[in-house]
Amino acid sequence: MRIAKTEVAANGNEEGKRQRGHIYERVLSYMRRGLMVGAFVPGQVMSLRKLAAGLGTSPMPVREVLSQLVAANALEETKGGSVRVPRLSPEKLSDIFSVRELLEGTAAELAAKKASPALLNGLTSINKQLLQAIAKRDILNCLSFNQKFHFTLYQASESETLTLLIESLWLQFGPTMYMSLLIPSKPWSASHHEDILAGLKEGNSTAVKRGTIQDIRTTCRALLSIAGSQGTELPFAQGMELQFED
Amino acid sequence: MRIAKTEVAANGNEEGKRQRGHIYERVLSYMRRGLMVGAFVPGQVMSLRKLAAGLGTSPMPVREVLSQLVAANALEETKGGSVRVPRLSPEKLSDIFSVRELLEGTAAELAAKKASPALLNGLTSINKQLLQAIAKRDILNCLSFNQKFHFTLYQASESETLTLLIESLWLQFGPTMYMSLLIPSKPWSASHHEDILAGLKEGNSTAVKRGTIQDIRTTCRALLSIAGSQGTELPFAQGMELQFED
DNA sequence: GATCTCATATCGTGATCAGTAGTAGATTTA
DNA sequence: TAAATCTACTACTGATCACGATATGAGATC
Repeated sequence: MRIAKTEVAANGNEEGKRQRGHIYERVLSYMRRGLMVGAFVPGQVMSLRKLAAGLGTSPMPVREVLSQLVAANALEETKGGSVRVPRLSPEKLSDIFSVRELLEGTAAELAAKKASPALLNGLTSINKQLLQAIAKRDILNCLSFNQKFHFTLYQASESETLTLLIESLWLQFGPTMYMSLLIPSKPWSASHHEDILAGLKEGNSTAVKRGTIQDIRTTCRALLSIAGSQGTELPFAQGMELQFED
Repeated sequence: MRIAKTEVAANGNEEGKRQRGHIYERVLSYMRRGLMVGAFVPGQVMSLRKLAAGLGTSPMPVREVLSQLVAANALEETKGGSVRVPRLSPEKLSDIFSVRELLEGTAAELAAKKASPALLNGLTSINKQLLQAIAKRDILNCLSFNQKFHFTLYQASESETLTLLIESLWLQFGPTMYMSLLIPSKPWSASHHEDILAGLKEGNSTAVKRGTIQDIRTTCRALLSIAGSQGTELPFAQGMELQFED
């Protein structure tokens, strides 16, 4: 059995450990990245064999990866047994984001209590890159740096359990998050990140927690306003296609 | 891909849905139950093929199940690629139980706010059965009813996300929990369950939360005292054997 | 023209097979 | 006698195969 490192925070650095399950690792990394980056859109049905063909391997490693992503609620199964990216209902979205506030608020607070100058510098740097990405309307880098900002903070909490659970949540709303950034009427900002940085600088862990929760709440509202306006589904369900579809 | 319902709370009722992945379901159910019920002890290495042979199937379905359990941190891989039940260090145990307090405390509080008479009756009944099991020193039923008590409460929170995350935590400390009950010097009580029931009756959600956290904390102390006394490992590591080992 | 039915293509599941790496035990040597 | 090395076994990984179920499309019928 190979390690199924939940490296949501990794932006593509799946280097190293190319010993045993390298095909498995490659497929998992590809799928994770695809989910976080919008290659797979909510509602899209994926075929085991086509995915395998597109990745140039046999269906076997793909089977295991998909199976795990289903178990992690990052994908769901259709009646026939194929998998598809879930379309999150507003209720489910609210539920997930409520738990996000709980977990990430706590992780941020813990991190603030253990904060080091290095952490503050790192986060400041990441946030600068994030702001540049926003200015350029570079969706992929927005997502990537935002993710990096949050998880760098959370990892400073030194609670592996907390971080892993948070990662599993991000995997669930990742595709929906991407879709929301496609809506031009909803400009994206990282305003609460400034609050977090300020709180860290002052050593005010409560402020860091509050800033984190506000950031999550803002994101949640953005996603809900989109989901709500279209009924229970998100738009663009049929817009993009998987690169190796048919 | 088949549903990998994280039914920790299920005590064996894997009936229904016998359509497609019935072998897979059976293996998953067996493994889950085995982890929760002490059939697999921390540190024990398990062979894919022997498990398959013991279950009377090919290694294929077992492979997927083990792969998922590794991904869920319920099992860990050895250098050779086999899987083994993790030996939780005191630090890891503390980490898990801290998150337990956070998640289960919140779930209990939410549940208390939505409490119905039916819930109170159900929990009272379950607790009665639990007390009987304790009186009889019936470890399996102790675990089973305790689990049922907690998850019945948490499910009343109506937060699916919260409940699923809690289940994933229980799966991690399940085997260690079982080992702790084998220590005769540590008698088990469900005293805090009374506090929870009292809080529910009064509609005092804060008391319910507090009782839940106390219950978790008590369990954590019991586990830690055992883990600590033996260094970083738990006793009984080689005591019990898997029924189909060799 | 719409709907129902049937045939075919496709998909997932589980079994088997070839390939490779790791481990343990035995043998040989210092 | 002890340590190092070599060999043989056993483990997982990934590919291919066979089977049963499903969905889709065309064709016939109402």
